[in-house]
Amino acid sequence: MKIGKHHLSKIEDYLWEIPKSFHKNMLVPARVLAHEPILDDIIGDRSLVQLVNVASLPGIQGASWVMPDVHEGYGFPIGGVAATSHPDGAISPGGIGYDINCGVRLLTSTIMLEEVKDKIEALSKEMYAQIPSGMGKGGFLHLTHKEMEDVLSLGAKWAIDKGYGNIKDLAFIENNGHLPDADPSKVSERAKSRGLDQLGTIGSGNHFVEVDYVDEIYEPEVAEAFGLKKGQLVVLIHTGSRGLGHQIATDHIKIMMTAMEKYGIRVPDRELTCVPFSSLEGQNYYKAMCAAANYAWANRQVITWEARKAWANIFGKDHGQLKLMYDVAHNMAKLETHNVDGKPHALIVHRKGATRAFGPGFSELPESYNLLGQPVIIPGSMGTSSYILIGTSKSHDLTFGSCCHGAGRRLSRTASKKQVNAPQLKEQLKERGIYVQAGSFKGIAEEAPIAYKDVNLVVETVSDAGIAKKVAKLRPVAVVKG
DNA sequence: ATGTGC
Repeated sequence: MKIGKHHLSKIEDYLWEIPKSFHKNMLVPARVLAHEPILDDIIGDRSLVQLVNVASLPGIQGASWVMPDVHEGYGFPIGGVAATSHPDGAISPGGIGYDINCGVRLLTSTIMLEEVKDKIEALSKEMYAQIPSGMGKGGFLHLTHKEMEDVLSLGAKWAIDKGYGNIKDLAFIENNGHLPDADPSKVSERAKSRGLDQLGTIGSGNHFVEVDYVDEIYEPEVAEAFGLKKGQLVVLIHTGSRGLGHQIATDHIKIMMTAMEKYGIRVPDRELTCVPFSSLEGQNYYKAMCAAANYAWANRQVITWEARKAWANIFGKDHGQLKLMYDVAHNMAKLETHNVDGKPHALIVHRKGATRAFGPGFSELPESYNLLGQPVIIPGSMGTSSYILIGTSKSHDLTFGSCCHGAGRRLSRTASKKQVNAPQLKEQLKERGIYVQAGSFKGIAEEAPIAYKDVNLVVETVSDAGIAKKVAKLRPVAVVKG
């Protein structure tokens, strides 16, 4: 199957549809949120074919969606949202991603860039020294088996109980950094052992810890509630559940590949492997997925502690702790209720490279954000802008309360490596006042700005679609990568 | 994304 622009019918400037009639397997239409220039980036890879494949997922409701940062992934596109009927619709690991609960958190500081410009290079080195990074790398923690069980059950709270953070941090994490449905007994010994030494580490690929300054404010009242001021330094942390989550995905994908048949499920691509959520295999995966999510939140919490330590080492303790603004997951399935055909419907919302973007009035949000909406954090590529947005009520009507998660790749890792001279890029960024500390030039080449879509256009799309509003724009000054 | 592949 090949899908071109002519298969897409334009509904709005920012919304395109492939109707259900396009293919007999489709149970719902396929929808693309993107301003026209972005479509050219999207059509080059398999993401639209994958989007159409997802429309055949058993129990899928409403539409198969992709956000403007879409690109191809394992089975499902990255940047996709698929909501299936709870409890008998499908749960599919490919709709969540190998890096379960990959996500981003933002910390705000009390320091203005202008005050400390001459200390940024030292800060970047100190961050790199304090925060372990790189493929397969471990950190300073070496969990016992009992501690692993507790991390998987308790999430971010485990880290805070151990002294890696403040109890007040918890309110500013999606789900308070804890999914109670986690069951460590559904996580293989192999997955657990891969996770023992990796808590508090960022890994490689697009994962990073970055220092940014607030470059622009679009919504002053919201920015104030979020603790954002023009010129202020903030810290962005992007990572997930490391080898543990990857192993959980691998284990359960393998189980589902054989289990699928007994439930009479056929999918157009074996990578869409899935089982009914209510089945034994579905429940086992879901409980293991929740455990991986808890591990990822504990991971971002320990990294926060490391970042705070580096901060204090450079700026002194009188600058206080970096404050957690919010932590959002962008690789996860969540049990949520949304309207389908005008009626509330219990759903399993798969978000893969898509961020929850709830509007105002959700009791789970921190009290100070409750009347406003949920913060949405959109990291750009290395050396470009990142954005802080806020979710809206319209996201519930349109995309099951979801938004994009980043700029989105436009070149494969290999294509990017061919085009980019990494040492030169590192120097160019330094000349622009962006200090990159990376474990490998390969990582820099794969993550070069040219490998990504224009984040401004991506954000413009979701903002014009009305599923999130721009609050602030950030620009990087220091980047730590694997 | 990932001790880059069964």
